[in-house]
Amino acid sequence: MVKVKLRDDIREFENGTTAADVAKALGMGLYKAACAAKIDGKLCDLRTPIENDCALEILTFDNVEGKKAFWHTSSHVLAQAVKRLFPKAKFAIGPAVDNGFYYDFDVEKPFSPEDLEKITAEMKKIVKEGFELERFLLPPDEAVKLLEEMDEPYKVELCREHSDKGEPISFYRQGEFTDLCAGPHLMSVAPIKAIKLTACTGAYWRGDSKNAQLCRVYGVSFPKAAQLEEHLKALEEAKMRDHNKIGRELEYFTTVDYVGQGLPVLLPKGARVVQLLQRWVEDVEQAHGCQLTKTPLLAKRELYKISGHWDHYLDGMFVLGDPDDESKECFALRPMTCPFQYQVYLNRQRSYRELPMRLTETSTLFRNEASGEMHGLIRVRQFTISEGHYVIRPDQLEEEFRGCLELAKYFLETVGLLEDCTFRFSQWDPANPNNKYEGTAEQWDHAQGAMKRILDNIGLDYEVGIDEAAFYGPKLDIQYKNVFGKEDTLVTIQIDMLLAEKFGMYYIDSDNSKKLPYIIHRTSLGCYERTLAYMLEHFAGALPLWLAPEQVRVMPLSENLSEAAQDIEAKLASAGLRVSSDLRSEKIGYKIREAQLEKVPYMLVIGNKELEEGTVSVRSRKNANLGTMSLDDFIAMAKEEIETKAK
RNA sequence: GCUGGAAUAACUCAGUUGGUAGAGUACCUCACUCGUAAUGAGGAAGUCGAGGGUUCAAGUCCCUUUUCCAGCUCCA
Repeated sequence: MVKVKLRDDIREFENGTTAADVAKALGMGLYKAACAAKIDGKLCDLRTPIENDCALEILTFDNVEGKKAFWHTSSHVLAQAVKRLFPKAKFAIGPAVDNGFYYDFDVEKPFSPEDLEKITAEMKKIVKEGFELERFLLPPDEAVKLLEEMDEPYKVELCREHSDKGEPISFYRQGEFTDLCAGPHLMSVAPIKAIKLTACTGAYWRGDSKNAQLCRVYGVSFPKAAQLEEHLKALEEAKMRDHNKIGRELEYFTTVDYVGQGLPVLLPKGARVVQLLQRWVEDVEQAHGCQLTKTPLLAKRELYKISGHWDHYLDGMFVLGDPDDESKECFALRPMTCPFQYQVYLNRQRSYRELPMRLTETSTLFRNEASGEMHGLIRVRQFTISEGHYVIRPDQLEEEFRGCLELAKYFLETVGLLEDCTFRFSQWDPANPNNKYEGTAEQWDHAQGAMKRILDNIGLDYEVGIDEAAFYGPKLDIQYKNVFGKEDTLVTIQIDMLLAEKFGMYYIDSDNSKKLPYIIHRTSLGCYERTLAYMLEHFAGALPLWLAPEQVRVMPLSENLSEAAQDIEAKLASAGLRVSSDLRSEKIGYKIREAQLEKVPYMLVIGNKELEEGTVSVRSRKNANLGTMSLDDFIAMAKEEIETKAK
């Protein structure tokens, strides 16, 4: 007998009892809902026999790992359906992901939307057939042999790698379908009641664009139809917050065919928000001891050669002239600010007393991104960032790094984005096949070791990103997800122990010796276009009052109150508020509806009553009629909200 | 760059087997002078993304191209 510690008590079972049997003993409801199990904290299959005393947890669809087992089994059902309908398809991988599952297939022609419908129907049929999943193990050589017989070249490749370890290889079988797989999986395909195949896209084998491109089918599934409906509804609602949709509808930006890809045109509202953000950031940075610079937007090829960007990123630069003709001048628009700002430091010889030198610039950059990369305001070819380079003595590294992080967190918190940010410690990969990184292993160990110590001292919760570093040093990247769940970098703080030497950036230390400084490359609010995009998504277009392009709209009830309205508008404007009047001969309900849809924070309704009383009737966009108050009281209230940067 | 989807009035979208281009909203004009999310009537508005081709005839079929969307890859 073995003692099994469950959530509420400890029970005894026959040695060799499976996790599924335990679930059944606890109740058929739990057994039916069970997706996977955890034995002593280790995720495993429900089929796993229990041979020692242990703690057991039964995972259902409500649990993240249980859900993934459910979706992973769904991906096997997808593969089985594809095999039935397209027998020639070769199989790559089919895992569960955060919001469903996918499977990669090598097929002659990618699936059409009609194909996906047929596949969905076949999947539903398979679920009805209700196959049990059966797990079996084979020694590595037999596993390879089986996969070769099945004529699955991608699986053979995967299996060969695993077989180096000499451990038995695990397979799952359901009906006529067998797949190489580590699991865990459901006991049967029957619980997969609601299925939706959401997309069919291209994906490279092993994530490498040099490899063959496969056909990836994405899907999502649930135990109940209602859950699927709810999920699809939530996706629709997320799309309603998509900055690419509301940013255009609310006239923050637009794109124009003949201007070009990745070159959004900021309309007055978007331009105003960016201006407000920039002024604020520049002022706060100044208060933090930063010195503002203003450097050229382009430079000769020679500058980029010193920095290394010419060798590493020529393809990503907009070059003016023939890059290969050394006999003629050749310029390039700047893709970063580093070597420009270094010239400020290099203007004369520097003393250790001058460090840290915190240089910042509201810097417009140009990057010739590949044509398929552009996305709304998030990924563009011309953008403006609050870029800083701190030239520091080595002993100042930790304090300055902390300062950069605190500053970035302050900015992100104030604009409402910090709570959804995650932190990534981006490190180099010595095995990077493209020879991306400069410097020696010792230098990298030194820089990464320093960053790790600092991050651990701060107690920051971060994940590690291997092969995500800059070519000159490790980064702390602050990441943010858009409404579709796609993650991008919002802010980055980088430690660079390499570039100072390339540019001959020395300082004279207290002992009169010439020394190389460290450099921190950092953004404080990142790219303004991207920040605006995320704010539009976060606030669903209703930016906080202090950033709202139009803060107040005055609405007279009838045309004969136009003058009074304009009078109020003038008073609000002179109080520093961004205000307009709606003087059209429309009903008040109509004007309000329009202002609500445009997310105008405050609407002031002016009628004869208010005119007589000398008041205004205040309505906020949060659908609240705040009643009447004096204009001065309203101005005081609005100013308070603006000054505190209330969200 | 790759895979798939899309582009028709300012916007959101219909448009059948190829046969004279449609609706709602917005816009303009007029009437109404209005109390917290849509007043009524009338009017104007489209080289059907662009360029080729097939055809007596192309929004519709074929090719090329641009832009937009989702994903992959990339992101100094």
